[in-house]
This record gives sequence, structure tokens and C-alpha cells, in this order.
Amino acid sequence: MPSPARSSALSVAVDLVVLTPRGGELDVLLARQAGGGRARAVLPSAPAERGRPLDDVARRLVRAAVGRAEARDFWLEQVAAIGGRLAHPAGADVAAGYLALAPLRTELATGAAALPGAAWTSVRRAAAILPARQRALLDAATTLLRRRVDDAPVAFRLLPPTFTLSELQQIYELLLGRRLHKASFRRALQGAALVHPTDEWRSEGRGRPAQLFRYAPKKKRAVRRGVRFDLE
Amino acid sequence: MPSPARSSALSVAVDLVVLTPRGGELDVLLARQAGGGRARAVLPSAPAERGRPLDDVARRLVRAAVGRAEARDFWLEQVAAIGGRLAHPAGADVAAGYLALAPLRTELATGAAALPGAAWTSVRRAAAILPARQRALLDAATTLLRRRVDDAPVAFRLLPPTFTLSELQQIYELLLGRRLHKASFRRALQGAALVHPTDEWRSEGRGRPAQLFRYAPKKKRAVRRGVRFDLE
DNA sequence: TCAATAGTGTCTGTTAGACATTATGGA
DNA sequence: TCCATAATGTCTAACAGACACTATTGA
Repeated sequence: MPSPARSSALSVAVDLVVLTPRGGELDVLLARQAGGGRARAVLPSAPAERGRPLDDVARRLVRAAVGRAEARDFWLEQVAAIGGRLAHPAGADVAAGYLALAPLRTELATGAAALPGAAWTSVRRAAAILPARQRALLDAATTLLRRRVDDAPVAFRLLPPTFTLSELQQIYELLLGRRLHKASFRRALQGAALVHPTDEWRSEGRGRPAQLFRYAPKKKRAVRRGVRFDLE
Repeated sequence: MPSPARSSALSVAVDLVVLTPRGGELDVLLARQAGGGRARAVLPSAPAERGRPLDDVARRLVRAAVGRAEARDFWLEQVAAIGGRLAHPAGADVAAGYLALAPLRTELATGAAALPGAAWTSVRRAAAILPARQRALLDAATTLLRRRVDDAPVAFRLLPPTFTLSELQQIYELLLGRRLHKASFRRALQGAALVHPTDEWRSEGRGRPAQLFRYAPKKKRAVRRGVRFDLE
């Protein structure tokens, strides 16, 4: 066992993956690389600091992306910390990746404190242009998100305070990667008592207007399901 | 957005949480703190090194714990990287925690390369005596493990190559934290075609001897389950 | 023979998904 | 009037859990 007291000093970066739904797929927030001359697209990143929790640094990046008010109730979770030789834009020895979820139709912050060159990009395209280490973090972030689908709250973090049931179903279909049965979906939702109808309706193009709902979980107990031997 | 190019140097440790089932609960591997005079119990830890993947460092710790041969097919996954002010035995600024799963009845390595003072301790007791940062990693590790229950393979990582179905069910009951129905459990297992019977039987005390099974997944497709609105 | 554990067959209530139907707006 | 989408009711096959039973060992 190597001595834990001897520990070489490394540069540690906090990288942020902000995801939001758009048009049936996921978008990720990319920024223009700061400092360098070339305008390379990168994940928002900031150096870690001694004595400050990594979460704090990540939260600051979220604020820079969407503004202080919006950032307050953003879901944020660490994805992975990656070391090794993979390329990183800031040259960090270790990159700690965080995942944040932005509701549908979230506007990016503007102004002096905002991230330079920030824009939504499809995950598919981002994976093609990001440096290797950040691509690995993006992959890990989307995998983590899909793993959290069963935790009902994350789906609602991808929606504004009020939404239609069709929008909610589309979120689940996006996260699960497959179509769902409408009646069955709504029955399960009814049983879980997670949403509460408002008295507002929204009409989009043709068809009957949809009622708007709000996330308002009533039951606090988890569902006891049977053992499922799913394969990875 | 702070400049990503400026990044202060931090000490980074890799901490290892090895879990194994014993007597209906989980045990974690603790070691005696190296270097210091006091014999404090800590998670096995090693400093991260520039250019070397964190996984490599974690894998080396696993080898020190159980020996090279055993360690080869150990499941290993990163749990979290924690910075901030919480106490860490090696004084690291950032601790990257890894979770490894040891099969039932795993013997610890002995000899010069082994971890000093390594011993299995119940998770309950370990949580009471570990330094704050390592306690947080242990909590995150057990949470991660329970979240992975649906990925059938992790349950089998907690068992030796051959096992009885009662042992397998006990693993699931341990991970899920509740009793399961025997007939239903075996029916689901049958349907998933994950295990294959051997022609060996094991008799333990009274009662009918149990047939030994081997993990041998036949189907590669995942089960398509319905949407479940579980609460956290 | 008794106790204890392994392993299996049958029944029933629940539910996911299929299908069909009504409701209500815009084009 | 069509057409598109929302919302809901009914049916069925699958299945989780309960219960009961047989099988096989050690004490």
C-alpha cells in the first residue's frame, strides 16, 4: 500500500454538462473556450479550489449559464471524475463532471457574467466535436440521466412548472428511448398521484387543447415492485 | 466564467470501498492508517498520479486487498469525488471514491504486499468510526450499490462462481432491504434465464441439500418494463 | 419421527398494453 | 366538414404474491 501521506499535486477542473430537451432529443450547453485564441466549443469548466466543495464550483457554473434566479432550483449531481491521459481543454489532470438539468425552453443568460459563446447543441453533435475527456463526461452524464428515470423527480426537472401530460410523456420517451402507451402512462401517473391539474389549457395547432399540470407529489412512500432481473 | 487555464494544484487521493455480504448485512474492508503512529481504521487509500487513470490506482488497491488473482474479475466503479473541508486521513484536497464488490467468503490477502491491518467490518460500525470524508464516500457507495440492484450482474458479483438459489435470494434481500417471495423470485429468475444449474449439491446442517447454480446469462436483451413513477 | 430447508404447482388480484370511443379544438 | 390531438373506458394476457404441497436431508 503506497503511503497516503505522499500525494503529488494535480490540477483539478470542474466540468459542467447541462442537458435540456428539445425537439425529441437532448441538447447540451457548450461554451467557447476561454483564454485560447481559437474558438473551440467546450463544456463550461472552472478550476477546483482547495477547501471549496466541488459542488459549489459546479453551482457557480450553472449560475453563469442560466442566471442566478433560474439556477436556484436546478437539479445538480456529480457524474464522474476522470484522470489519465485523455485530452482536456484546460489541461487538467483530473476533471470532475457535473450534470445539471434545464427545463424545456430554458433561456441562456446574457450579459457580462454569462458564459462566452454559450449555446445549445444536440448531444449527438457535441459528442463529435468535444475533446476526448469531455466527451467521456458527456457520455457518462447521459448514461446517468437515463439511469435516474425511475426517480420520478428528474423527469419533472426537465419541464417548466406547468406542462401538458403529452410533454411529460415525451420526456419519458426521450429518457427511455422508446415509445410509451398513452393510456397506460396516464394510469400509472394517476396511481402515483404525482401531478395536479391546473385550470389552464394550452392549444397548439390543431387538435383538442391540453390541460396544464403541475408537479405536486402527494404520496411519500416508494412503490414496492418485484425483483426484475434486467440486463445491462 | 473563471479562466479554465488557471488551476491551482491540489492533492488527490483515491479511496476504496470494498463491500461483501456476511450474515445478512454488508461488510466493508478497513485498513490501519499507514504512516501515522495511531492505529486508526481508514478506507484503503492511495494518491492519484498525473497521467495515470484513477481507475488504475483503485485497481491496484483492490489487488493489495485480495491478491492479484482474485482481483482480476472484481467489479469496480467510481462512486464520487469529494472536495471541500471534510476531514480526510491523508489530508487530500479531493478524494475520489471507488466501490468494489467482493464475493461471499472472500479471503483477504496476506503477506508483504497486502494492506496493513486489513479486516472486514460491518458497514454500520464503519460509518461510526471513519473520518467524515470517508464516511461520506461509504454512504455514497452503499447508495450506489442499491441503485444498481436492477442490473442483475452486480448481485452475482457478490457471490462466488457457484451458489445456491437461497444465497442469491439473500443477496437480493440484502440489497433491496426487504424479504422476497421464494416462488416468485425463482419464477422471475427462470424467466430471465440468468443462471444454469450445475450437478453439484451442497448440504448445510439440516434440511434438503441445495443445488448449486452458476451465473450464465443466455438472453442479451433487456426487459422492457413499463414506466414506474417511483419516488426517491 | 420431527424439524428444517429446498423446490414446485395452483390460484387470485393487479396491471401493462391493445383497442376502441368520445371530446374538442383548428383548418 | 374533416382532421388532429386529448382524454377515457374496456378487455386480455402476463405476472407478483399467497398458499399449499412435495422432496430430502440431519437430529
